[in-house]
Amino acid sequence: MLDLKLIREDPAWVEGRLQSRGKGHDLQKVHLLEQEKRAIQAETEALQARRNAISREIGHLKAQQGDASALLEEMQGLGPRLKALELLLRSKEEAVGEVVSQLPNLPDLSVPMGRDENENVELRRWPAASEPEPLPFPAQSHWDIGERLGVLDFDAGALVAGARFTVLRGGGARLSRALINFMLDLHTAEHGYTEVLPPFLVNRESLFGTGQLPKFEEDLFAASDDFFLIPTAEVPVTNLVRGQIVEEEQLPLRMVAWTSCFRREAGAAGKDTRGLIRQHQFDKVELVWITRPEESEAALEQLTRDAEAVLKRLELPFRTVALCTGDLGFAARKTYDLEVWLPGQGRYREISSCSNTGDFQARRMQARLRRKEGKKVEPVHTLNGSGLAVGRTLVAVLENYQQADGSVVIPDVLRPYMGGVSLLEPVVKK
RNA sequence: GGAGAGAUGACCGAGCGGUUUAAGGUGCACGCCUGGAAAGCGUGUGUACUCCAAAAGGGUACCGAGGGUUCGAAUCCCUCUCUCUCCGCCA
Repeated sequence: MLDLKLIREDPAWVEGRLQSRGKGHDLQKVHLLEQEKRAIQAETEALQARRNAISREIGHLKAQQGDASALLEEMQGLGPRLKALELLLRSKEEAVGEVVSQLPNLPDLSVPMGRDENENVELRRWPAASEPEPLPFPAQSHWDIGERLGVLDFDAGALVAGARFTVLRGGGARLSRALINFMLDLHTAEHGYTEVLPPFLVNRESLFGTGQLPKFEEDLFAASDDFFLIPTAEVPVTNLVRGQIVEEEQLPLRMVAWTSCFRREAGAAGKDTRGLIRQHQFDKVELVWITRPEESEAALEQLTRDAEAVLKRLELPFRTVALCTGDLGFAARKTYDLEVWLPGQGRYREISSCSNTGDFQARRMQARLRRKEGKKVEPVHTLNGSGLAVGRTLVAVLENYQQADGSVVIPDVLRPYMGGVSLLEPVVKK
């Protein structure tokens, strides 16, 4: 949620920042609605003040057996007028809220200008600045590798659930679990995060807080009773501070959570239909920071490095990209994507997205901090990033560690989590 | 799922239709007292929106949430949510 005061005080600047996302937003409407709202508010509150004064006076008179009929008569006239005004005020408040809650976050000034993902800016590559060496044999896609190994069963996923669901079997299921445990251990033991295991179903308030609602309901799976399956652990974990006032010295909060994630992928028909890249259900290890405003910029750099560390330990080539203004997500002020190299596709694919949302989510959630000096409260800043998307990491391992004979070597750091298994071998078809 | 009891400020807790500002306590902050501290005494102590050029200072709303009754609701009525106790069921 954008700061209404900021919109009021410097609409041109806000409009310009919104414009940089590629879509214009008319703040005139907000301005007008807000003005109307405040006029009605002033009138309503004056009337409420009068009502309160009269009520008090009636109380006095009754206590002294006095005659309150004149006051009661004034109240008769006041009542309906006040009721109508209160109703009108609320509808205006809702109208303002509705418009403002649809506005995306303002891009940070350091975000490169651009229309779409083609204008994102590559910042760095690992392990070298050049494209990774091609494999010394024709690279297979992970779906071919996985099926030959008997670890990815797309037919079974379609059978028990439908399109975009997959069953992991044997070493594949084990590898997924190994990745989750490896990531959680790395972030907790070496990067200082606290592990959280949140609900996978959340309420509307939480989804509003992080910005998925009201605009993106069609991307979510709804369960009954107004619960939604989480599209990312960012939702339940960030919302842990919703409605809270956190003491300044308790910040930053740094949390890591493994969850399954569920997405409709409504707008992605025909995209990535094969393989594990785009599923309705996938696992992800998510990093969340709650910070003081002045430290969120540095926090985004650190969070991104923490995510990069996973790829480095797994020895998977990747690059780090700064999203341009036109490619930013709704809630993001600034975003770095990590893209892993996939030999089977011969290109980099997103495996992590690390964002600083500034005070945008905090305003929607009413998550604040109390300053040690001055006792003032102000919105916290929130950040989130994948560390990493587990399904896509599994894809990257299969494709990067594939051998000419169709087997897949297990990365060194995962072997302790694989019960000593160091190689996945093709099953012999009968 | 059934039966019952609850939800009040940072915390505990009173209030159950009006007697201006939610009693009292604890905590916290500041001050007095003290050689220093404790104790004691005094003062202050939430959030959001809004009025005012700003400050100072006002106003309104908020006693789990939403409706209702009433001239007036923390207090009465209805619905919902959550917590606790017992029973049932269950991984």
